[in-house]
Amino acid sequence: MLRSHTCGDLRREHVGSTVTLCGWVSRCRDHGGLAFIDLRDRYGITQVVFHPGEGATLHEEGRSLRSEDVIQVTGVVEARAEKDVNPKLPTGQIDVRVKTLKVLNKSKTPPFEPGTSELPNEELRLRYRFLDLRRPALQQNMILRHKISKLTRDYFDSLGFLEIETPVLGRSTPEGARDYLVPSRVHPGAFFALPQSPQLYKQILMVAGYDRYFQLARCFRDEDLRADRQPEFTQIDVEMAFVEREDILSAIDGLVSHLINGIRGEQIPLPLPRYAYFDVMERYGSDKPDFRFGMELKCIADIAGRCGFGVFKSTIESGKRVRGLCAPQAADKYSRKTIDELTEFVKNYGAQGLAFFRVKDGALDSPIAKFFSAEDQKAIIERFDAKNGDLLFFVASDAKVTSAALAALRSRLGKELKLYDPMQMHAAWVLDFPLVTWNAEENRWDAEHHPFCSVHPDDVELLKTDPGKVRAQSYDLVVNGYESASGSVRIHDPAIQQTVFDLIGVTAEQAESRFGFLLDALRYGAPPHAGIALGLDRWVMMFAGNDNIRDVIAFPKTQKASDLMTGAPSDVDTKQLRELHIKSDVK
RNA sequence: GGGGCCGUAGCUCAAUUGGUUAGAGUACCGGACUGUCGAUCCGGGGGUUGCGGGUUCAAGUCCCGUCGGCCUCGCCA
Repeated sequence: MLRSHTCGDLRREHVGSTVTLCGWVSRCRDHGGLAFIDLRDRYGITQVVFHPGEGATLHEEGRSLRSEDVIQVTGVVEARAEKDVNPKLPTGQIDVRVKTLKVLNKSKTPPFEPGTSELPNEELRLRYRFLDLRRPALQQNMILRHKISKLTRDYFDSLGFLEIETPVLGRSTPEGARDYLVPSRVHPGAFFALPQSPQLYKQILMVAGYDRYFQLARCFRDEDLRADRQPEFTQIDVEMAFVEREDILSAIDGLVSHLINGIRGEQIPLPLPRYAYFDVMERYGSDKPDFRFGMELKCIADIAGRCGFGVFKSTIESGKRVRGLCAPQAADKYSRKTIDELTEFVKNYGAQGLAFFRVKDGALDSPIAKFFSAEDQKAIIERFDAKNGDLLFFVASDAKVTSAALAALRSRLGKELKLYDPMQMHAAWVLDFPLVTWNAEENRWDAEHHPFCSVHPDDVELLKTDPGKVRAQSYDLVVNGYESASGSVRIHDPAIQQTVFDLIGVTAEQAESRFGFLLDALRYGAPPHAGIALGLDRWVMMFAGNDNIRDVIAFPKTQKASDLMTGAPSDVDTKQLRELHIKSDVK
């Protein structure tokens, strides 16, 4: 070992002992006589002191150190005088008087300094990821990620689950997200696909008798990125046999409790709250609302239909909806100009406009208030339980647009008005999603979750008569407005499976050619089974109180899915392409 | 594929309506300084304003294109 302690170890009790530390030079304070160096590693920061009394050569060497040099120092732990204690550092009661210094590696002048709080733009951070990862904030995220993985493995292990790895090189199944493809050298013209999730493998593991499976599985989806979405991410993948929905929900309740207790030391009440998809869409306009605050959506179709405001009236007459929300005590915080900005904002979600009313002296105050009778103004105020000083917003459009626009507005206002504690974790289930949704472009039904999701037992009859009303035995775990887990009870009967395929327009031949191996497996004694997958990256992000998934991934990709550090993806030799029987039409 | 924001010294930013030699802090280099912890003080070097066109007497500033980063709609079974 090149060191006796880390830079986070030393305390007053070590005073007098001789220690050896290694680390990176974080900051230098050179007084000509005394020179102070903040020495940093992932455990902390320790101040080391170069004293002129320890010899001119050593002193000069100490003074010549610069940011990010890697050094090894041996010295004596000394107590700081009371006035010199640094309360910001856990090691702030001591420093190390250096007796010998070894520069293990000199650093070039870094493009930015991990030791300062001022952050450069993200492009530079990604290009020099090794420097960015030296920052204590990112190191804490990596440590947090490790802890969550460890707690997860411990939890499932304690319940008798087996972690089983599934292939990364698999078969392309064209449904769902776009696949990342890997060409086969030995099968000219054929491709592997990287898994979007281990879905089919884990169901086959159930058939194979591994009735409690989990895996921290890397997944790949070639779709556009977002702040909370990377093309390559990690799922906590879970599947159980001989179970019902309830067993999955309670198993994951237990995991969530285990994680929150393990990371935050907090106990949460179980079971987690459960909501029906339909209710959540009606009350929040989103299937993944942030439940940490209220500000629920309300419908005013009755009032809108009889008011004098043409836009509202004609919307209701054409069978559409007028819904709104009440922003508490926001009337003075949002000027006409900022409301105009909000109007532009909701237009991104298809809304034509945004009607607003300030609540003032028990009535509505707005350019369009005159179109509403005093009774209707009062009725609106009562419906929202609005108080003087509140600000009401309304969107008139179909169910989809009013939901999307108001959900986005609710989310934005909740953040701007600080209606919740950003560090709070609130987890709740959303149940009974529709099995299928109508795809107007392709003129057919699409699976909402995936094609292997089983049908709610009460709704089997509706499959043939009114597919849009059929509920799936599926469930999402929603945390702080993020879809943090999603799963379902699976179909284990090949006949029902084919019924669902028929519904979503997959012929028996297509099903055989794409998923034949799964369908075949289901014919050889498939137990009833169900499962779920949690987005590990998002969980780490939420525990970190962060809203950027890149900060919890060691080597993330940019929005254009490239790696600025390595330069991936890159050109390859024509020789490689020839071996893979690939011709490119680029260039 | 669409919408928005951004790109000026190594870094973070400034630069009036288009107007003289593009500034500041920090980092870097040199000097002073024995208890600092965002050390302080003095001095110095450092710029193809992302790139390519265009308008103009004159472009960091206006226009077009392009590259890159971020946010977002679509997309993500």
